[in-house]
Amino acid sequence: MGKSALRIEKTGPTQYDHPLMSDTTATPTGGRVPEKPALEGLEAKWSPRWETEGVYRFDRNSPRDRVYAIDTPPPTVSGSLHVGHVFSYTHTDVIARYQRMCGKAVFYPMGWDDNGLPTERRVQNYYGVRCDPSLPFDPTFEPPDKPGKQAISVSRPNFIALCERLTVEDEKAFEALWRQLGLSVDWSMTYATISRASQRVSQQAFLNLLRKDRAYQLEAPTLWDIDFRTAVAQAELEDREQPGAYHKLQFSRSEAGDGGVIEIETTRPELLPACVALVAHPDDERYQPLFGTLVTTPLFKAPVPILAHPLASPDKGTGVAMICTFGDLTDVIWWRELSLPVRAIVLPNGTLRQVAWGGAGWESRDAASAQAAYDQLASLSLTKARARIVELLRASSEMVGEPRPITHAVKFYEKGDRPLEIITSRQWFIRTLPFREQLLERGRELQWHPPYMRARFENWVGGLNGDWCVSRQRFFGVPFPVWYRLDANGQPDYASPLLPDDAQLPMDPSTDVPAGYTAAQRGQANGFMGDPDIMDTWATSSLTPQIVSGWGVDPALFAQVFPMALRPQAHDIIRTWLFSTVLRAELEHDSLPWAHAAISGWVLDPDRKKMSKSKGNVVTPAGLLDEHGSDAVRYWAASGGPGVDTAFDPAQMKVGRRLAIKLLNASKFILAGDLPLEAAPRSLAGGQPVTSALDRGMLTNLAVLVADVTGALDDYDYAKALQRTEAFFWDFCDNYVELVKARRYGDAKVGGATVAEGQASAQAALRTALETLLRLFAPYLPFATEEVWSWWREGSVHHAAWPTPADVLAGLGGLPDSEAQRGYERAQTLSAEVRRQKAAQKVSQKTRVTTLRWAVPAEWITEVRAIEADAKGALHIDTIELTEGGNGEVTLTLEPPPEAPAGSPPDVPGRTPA
RNA sequence: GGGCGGUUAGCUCAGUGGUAGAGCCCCGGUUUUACACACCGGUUGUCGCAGGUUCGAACCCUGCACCGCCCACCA
Repeated sequence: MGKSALRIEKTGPTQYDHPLMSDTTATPTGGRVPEKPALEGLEAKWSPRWETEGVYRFDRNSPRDRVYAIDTPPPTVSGSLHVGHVFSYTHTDVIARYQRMCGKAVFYPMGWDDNGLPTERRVQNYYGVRCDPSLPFDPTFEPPDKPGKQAISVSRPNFIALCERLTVEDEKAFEALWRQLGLSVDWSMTYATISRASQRVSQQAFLNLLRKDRAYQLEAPTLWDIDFRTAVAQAELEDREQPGAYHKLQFSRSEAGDGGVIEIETTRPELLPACVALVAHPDDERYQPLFGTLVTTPLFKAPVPILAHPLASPDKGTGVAMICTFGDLTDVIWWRELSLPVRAIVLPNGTLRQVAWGGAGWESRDAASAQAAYDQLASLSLTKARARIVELLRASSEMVGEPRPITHAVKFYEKGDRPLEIITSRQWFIRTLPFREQLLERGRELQWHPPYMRARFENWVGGLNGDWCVSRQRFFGVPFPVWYRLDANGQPDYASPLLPDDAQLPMDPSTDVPAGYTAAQRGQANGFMGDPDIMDTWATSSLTPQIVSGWGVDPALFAQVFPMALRPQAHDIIRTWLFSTVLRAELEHDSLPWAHAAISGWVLDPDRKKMSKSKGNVVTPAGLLDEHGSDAVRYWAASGGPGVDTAFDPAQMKVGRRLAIKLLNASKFILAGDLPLEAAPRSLAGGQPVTSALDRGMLTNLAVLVADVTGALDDYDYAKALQRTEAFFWDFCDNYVELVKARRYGDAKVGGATVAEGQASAQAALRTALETLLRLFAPYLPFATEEVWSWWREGSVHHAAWPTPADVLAGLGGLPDSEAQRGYERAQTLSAEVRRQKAAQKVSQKTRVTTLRWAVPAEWITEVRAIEADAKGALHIDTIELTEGGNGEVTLTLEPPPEAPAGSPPDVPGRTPA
């Protein structure tokens, strides 16, 4: 990656003040390195400064090929963020920070999903209100301080005002938490999915689809939540295990007239009045003779045919199923493919409607008794109707035995509390089925991290069984920008809706008036009416790339950032958000919305279950950040690799905290001291040569690390990059720093050519390493690294250039030194052996070694000589006697302790395997 | 029923053909002038099972088991 090109484009004081390449003068360190560095307070110190100095501002002048645009997930503003959010948003932030340091103009907005049911529900509970669209707007309405026992009914405009009031408060709290976590978001670019800008994009995109016949409306059986009283989409279903019971019912073989019966089993006896046919498998020999004949339903005596269809399973129940309109999705398929009539009995509120038996569509061989039975069910809820009809069936002896309890999977709306019903209603759909192949192709173009997540997308696309139902019978959302003419009888003409001009958007058909009409004609015969529905929240969320890119209002921005670079999200919403976003970009722009998708795993609780919201609320993210520090929590989050479900683990946060503290302390050591600053290089590239083998070996290792870590991050493997950097850093502290200490202090016994030269080499290497490590850690530990950076550098580490191996090797003449690398390794081996022998002898590590005999292979000699002085200084060795030809055995002669009892052996042999 | 992951030390996890690793935990030691939120040393394994390929397999192939997730079915 060409860093030097970036400098040419530098536009402001905070950009690329890269000491590796610029002539920035190191700031004198005197007094700026704290006596006792601490993590406490770093978040409060740096978050506001980053904001004031615009460190994360997007550069609108950047050319497109230098832009890295992130399509951030807008969290649902329905109360509180949980640990899972902290986890996945940290992943994105690490990538954003890395890209920024690589010289990219990072486009990193933050959105809030305040559109939709969760907000409605929260507003209802928070203020104790309920929306009643029939009420007029009350400009003086104020909610009570505390919600009362009885919900207050308010108009739709009043309700929406409350939604907006509450979400503004929630969004403030969310932003504060994100700032504390250190997300490098450009906070001048926030958006909300209910904002006018989002509504405009959403309505514009819808109208475009409508004009291209990629959206349509249809009266059709639709998945319906009776509590929310709205249609829901296939993507929003989930299965839940529910108790149920098989009821065995007897249908009489009326045409045969032999008094015979056919038995079926059903878990939904209350739908018996809606039965329109029985069905069995075409190959089922038991029923083949009966196909096409009529049977009579229990209680209602309706004549219904027995039909054949391959979806019927001979081995389920009695092999015959009752088809009702509609009990489940299979009923819908049978109804459609067998061209059956509709007998709808369930109202949108989940009660049974009134029916006149004997009338058209409600044929009965005994209308009077059918009516008598049905009247006992009408207006009951489904649950009550089930209990009642069981009593009736029992009384008429048309149920065999007692209901047999079972547990079975039932479809629920994912946010719902009662099973979904299927109700026929007029809904808007976006065509998806015709585009399945194209979508699969886009899925193959998209770069998935980790790659195997693509399978979930393909699985979902392959399993689609209908177009996308996007209309919802709710209040708080984006309205369909459509009116309908009313005919002379006041009936709407759905076939040719009235559309607004694009310039009118966003609009609300319940208050805006179509061209050529007056407000007074609303709802009047020969007048007009607005479409009463709103769009599914995903119908707007699927356009986040267009919303943030200024589609339709800011062509320059759109060209600069769309298609975007990255969609980060969790794997559970591949079928919803990722899928729908790819679909909308395909339908609108014939392109992918982004080049990469980075899929995060879940946070699991210690039982390996998905961390639930209730648990997330017990462990509040803010509390976590306060307790462990943001860098520590980020460390834990970043250690969960792409796509990997990760245990919630405070122990890992403690490890991260130790790492951040260690970084502060190691930095203090490297930067402090009474060395004149002139002894240190002003910048790495122009710095003094690194001459000592130990230093050269360490820096060569560091250059290898930089290449390794950069490769991992380019591959979105932030977890591996962190792990490698961390391992290097601890080794650097425990081995290199310990070995180099004496020389750096200017101990005359361990000088190289001269004491000053050895000292300068150490100082140059230490600072090069520190500078490099700070940059490598900056995406993960933004607070600690920024703090240290500020002790000795100008500007923000978060705009420092990502290091390259060449940067690190500048003091080595730009070339790796493999002999020095081996020397460094010998020094570590020797160090470990001396420590081990001292520990085994239970003497202090400070105990002087008067003589150390080291038998080394011939080829080691040069390497070992080069680090001999450093080893002597660090390990308290007076004399090292090298003998050639051994396998690396080390023999120590220890100085006897002053108070040692007479006769204790001074000579301690030891061995080291070569 | 289909698909995708996973199975390595007590725990959390690295490790894609060449002598099984890290951190945490545990045990012992050290207050050494960056850090006791530290350091040093030590203990710890049928790499889920069974076959196969290979000079050599935690790793590649086949089958199986178990765990998790996604999808489908749910009369």
